[in-house]
Amino acid sequence: MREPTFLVLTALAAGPQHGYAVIEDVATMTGGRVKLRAGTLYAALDRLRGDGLIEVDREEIVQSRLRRYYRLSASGARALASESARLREQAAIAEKRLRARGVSGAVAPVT
Amino acid sequence: MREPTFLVLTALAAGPQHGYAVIEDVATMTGGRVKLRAGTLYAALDRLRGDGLIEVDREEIVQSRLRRYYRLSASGARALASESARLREQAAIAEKRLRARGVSGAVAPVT
DNA sequence: CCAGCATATACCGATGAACGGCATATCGAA
DNA sequence: TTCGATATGCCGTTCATCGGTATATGCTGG
Repeated sequence: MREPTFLVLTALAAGPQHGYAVIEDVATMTGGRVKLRAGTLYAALDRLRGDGLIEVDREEIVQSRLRRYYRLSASGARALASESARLREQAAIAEKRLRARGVSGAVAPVT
Repeated sequence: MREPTFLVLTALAAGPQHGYAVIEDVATMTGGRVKLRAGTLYAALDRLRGDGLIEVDREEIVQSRLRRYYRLSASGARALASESARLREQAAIAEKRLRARGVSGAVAPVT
């Protein structure tokens, strides 16, 4: 699972949202670092729907414009949980090794 | 940065290693989940070298076979640190939202 | 009055990392 | 002698993401 996909699932973990709201949520969540393109978002939404990780919650017409709300499915929640556990574990390993490096000074073994 | 790339940097954070050893380290690190293909590894190594994130540490001839050791550069260590911080933060956000969901039961608002 | 911006969904070509397989080479074990 | 482990390297394919464009409406400013 790539970063944008993970962030889309994270956005929907907060509750049902429509596409455009997901783009804004992800931008806020990442401090403006990740700005999902429309192409990326709707492709990801279609793919995740095909994989059964998200579902269409409801559709609304607001100002004669369609708003399609998506929600995380049960298996989507499981996928997000296992993915974030993986991320957390890998980050922990990397940080542990970096700390060990910093202490021993493995890069420049001058002493 | 994608997962395989991150794992290669994490492997080298433990100290200089040659390509094949990185494959094994990554496999061990991930409990056998990620088995880097030769194509993925050496392409990543070349790319990371081009980006200055890793450097060739030394070359050895063991049993008339070449062994090229790579090490993390200073900028590679910085990149790995910021990347793992990002991973940790995103995992924290996702897990917080999942916990909130579990408690309130946002998926099935039956109650 | 209408040009531009925000909202909102959707399509499409290009890019590039990763995948999977293959080639090459040596050594030890079955 | 064939197979598996070690070890590097190449190459075609796949696929998610990127970036741009199209479509449509409502609001705001010059």
